[in-house]
Amino acid sequence: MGNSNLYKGSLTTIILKLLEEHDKMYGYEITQKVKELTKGELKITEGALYPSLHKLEADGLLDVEVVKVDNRLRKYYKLTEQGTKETVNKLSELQDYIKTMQALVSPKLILE
Amino acid sequence: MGNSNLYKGSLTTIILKLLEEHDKMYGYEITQKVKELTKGELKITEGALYPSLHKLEADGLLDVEVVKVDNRLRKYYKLTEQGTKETVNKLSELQDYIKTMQALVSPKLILE
DNA sequence: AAATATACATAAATTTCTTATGCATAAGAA
DNA sequence: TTCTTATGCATAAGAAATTTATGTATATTT
Repeated sequence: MGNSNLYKGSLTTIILKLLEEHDKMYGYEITQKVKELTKGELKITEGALYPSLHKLEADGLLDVEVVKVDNRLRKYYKLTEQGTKETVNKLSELQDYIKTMQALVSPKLILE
Repeated sequence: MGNSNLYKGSLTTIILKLLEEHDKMYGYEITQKVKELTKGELKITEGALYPSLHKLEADGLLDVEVVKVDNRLRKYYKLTEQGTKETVNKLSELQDYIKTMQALVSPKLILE
């Protein structure tokens, strides 16, 4: 219990969606937001998050802005134009996948 | 288009669920069943399927029975008692995960 | 003063898949 | 009758996306 596993491939979608909603977030904030929204069911580890953010930035989907708050660094990320487009794609892919899995895994629900 | 990616971690659940429904299946049959049920949206590759079946067998979740049909081998897999229990777990994990993702990704749907 | 929270980062190991390749028989098309 | 497609298994190399472990540093709470 506690930490259910992250299905591999969904982290990117989570990050993009949160940034679509909140416009501007930093890494630690994302981990807390996910914990809050999922009531602790999902915990994003830093070892997964930071490399993922770096990759999204390298791929041109995110812009970064470094800010110093209370003598500590924050790296605020926001969607680029391309990032916004990719978010739409990722979200529809996820919905398709969920539908597909429901068809496989609860066929009675679909067939009745 | 065509082959949407498999979210990593879900293949095991798919296999277990199909075996829960069909009692006894062989590898090739599983690939065809998935193709059929998902209308071609999901294609299980052999490179993923066979190692996965071997692991499930090694973990004691599946039993295997080799049969010769038309001079060709088939390896029929079926759930062990332990496999049946694990199927229930995997399915509820998947449903939880889908709910969690819906909460993250379509929060308006949940909050309204 | 010590523990917890905030904030970033990276490296090694693991899991899980894709892609490529191989072998073999059966059936259908050319 | 030869070539292609379908049936049926398998493994190996490589890639992708994590987990786990570790490190640094400042701020806040106990």
